[in-house]
Amino acid sequence: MEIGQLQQKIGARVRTLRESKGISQQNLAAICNFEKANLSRLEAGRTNPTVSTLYKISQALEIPLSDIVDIDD
Amino acid sequence: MEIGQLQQKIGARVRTLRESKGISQQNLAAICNFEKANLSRLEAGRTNPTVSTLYKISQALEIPLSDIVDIDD
DNA sequence: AGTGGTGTTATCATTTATGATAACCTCATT
DNA sequence: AATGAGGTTATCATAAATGATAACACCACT
Repeated sequence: MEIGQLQQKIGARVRTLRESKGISQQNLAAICNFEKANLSRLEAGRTNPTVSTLYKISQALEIPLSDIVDIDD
Repeated sequence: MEIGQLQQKIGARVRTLRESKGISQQNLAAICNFEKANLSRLEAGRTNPTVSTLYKISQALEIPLSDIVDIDD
């Protein structure tokens, strides 16, 4: 699997998880202490996030970190 | 949980998984196409890895990516 | 038409991960 | 003592993630 595809899948997964909690991008970004634009970029799969960024998101969504990277490979 | 602790846990997890497969750092690094020094740095918890780096490691170890970030939080 | 909420995209500066190399340590073996 | 395997640490350049801001689009509602 290519890096671009991985980023897309991670982004899509974050979006799905966020929406399932009914939170807006701005809200989630605020909880994570970063800008909504950055979250939009991540969800669009246009970045290769660090584990700390994904961890912040997992904490904000109250889910285990492994859930975010749980993609079919 | 702090970022430093997270890095430590991820590094330790990679080390455990690598050793359970009986592979050396140099070997794993070679498969992943990066230098052994970089893997040492990662296992020591002195870097905040990107998801692509962890993905390469998971592929080399033939385990799901989620296994690497499956830490108790 | 205006307002507010949501999301996108571009851009820039700054921080940091990564790639790469070299020097060093420990330990086992010859 | 010498060699080699495994691992560590420091350093440097380069690539890229992040922080931050601004401008824009879309939609619902008044």
